[in-house]
Amino acid sequence: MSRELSISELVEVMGEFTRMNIRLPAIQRLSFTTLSVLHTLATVGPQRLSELTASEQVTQPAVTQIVTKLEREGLVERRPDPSDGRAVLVHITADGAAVVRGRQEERMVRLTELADRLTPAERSRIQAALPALTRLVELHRASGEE
Amino acid sequence: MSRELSISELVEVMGEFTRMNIRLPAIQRLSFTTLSVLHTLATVGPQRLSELTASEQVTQPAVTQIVTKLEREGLVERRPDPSDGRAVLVHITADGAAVVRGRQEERMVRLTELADRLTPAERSRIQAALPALTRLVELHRASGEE
DNA sequence: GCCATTTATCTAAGTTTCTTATATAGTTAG
DNA sequence: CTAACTATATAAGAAACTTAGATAAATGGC
Repeated sequence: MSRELSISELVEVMGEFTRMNIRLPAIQRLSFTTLSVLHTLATVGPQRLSELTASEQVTQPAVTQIVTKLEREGLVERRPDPSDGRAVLVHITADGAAVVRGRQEERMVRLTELADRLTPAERSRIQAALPALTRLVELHRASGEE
Repeated sequence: MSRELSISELVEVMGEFTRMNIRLPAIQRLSFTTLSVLHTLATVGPQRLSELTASEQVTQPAVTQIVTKLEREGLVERRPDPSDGRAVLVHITADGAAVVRGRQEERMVRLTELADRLTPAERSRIQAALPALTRLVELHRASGEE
């Protein structure tokens, strides 16, 4: 029943974090979805277009366009899938990985400034909750796959 | 120095939450920004277009278009600002508020399912971190205002 | 009190980022 | 080996932005 946890408060905070995060990509000249594709490739490795279509929840032609754009900018590469002649494996390049790292660092700088203004007790409580929050995200991903 | 808190882990989790949240608005026929405007009006009350422009971080003409669209659908109303003849105050309607509530509830249902699969200890730790996370969001908003 | 400047919003036109519909080519099953 | 399916691409149009510029109300010297 989730009695120990106020879901409405969690939804509220998650929503605010989303709104806080969503406007940062504008700094780079890449859209949210484009950056999300890049992030996926950086963290889970080379993917087919069809896999990206599923995980990013946009249409397949949209992914084709995003990958084409990223390829023009040298951030990803299309390589044939040796196991399937129809398929394409999208690989992130060194430049692409650098973009992802750069964004992650921007956010860390920003969040560090903010976290420094919390009390030590507040920081500890967030730290203590991180494994559980990570599990929550994993449960979400797992349930979205099948 | 935020020594008690791993910022990189927090950035990671926040990013995943963002990706998890961002694809839900697709259910409704309203874009992320449009829903964000509606959410702002629901939580902070009537706002000028210029105030919305600042908080949503899109250009002013974009806000004009969003408000026009929301007005056509009966989710907000434009009213003159009694204190300034140039300005417009955007008010959310009952229908608009219902859309915001509906989305909030969708997310609660979804998150409740996921949270039920955590252990009681995990739920407690998230609960214990909520005030600190809320403070973090408030610090962010405060620093973005001046 | 009047004019120049600033502020709040709107309009127009173009760009980016998606969508739906359809084509093409490789794979698989009977 | 062909019919059905799957993976990606292409084309055309819709949606959600952008920049540039117009309009109208407010403000601040003078």
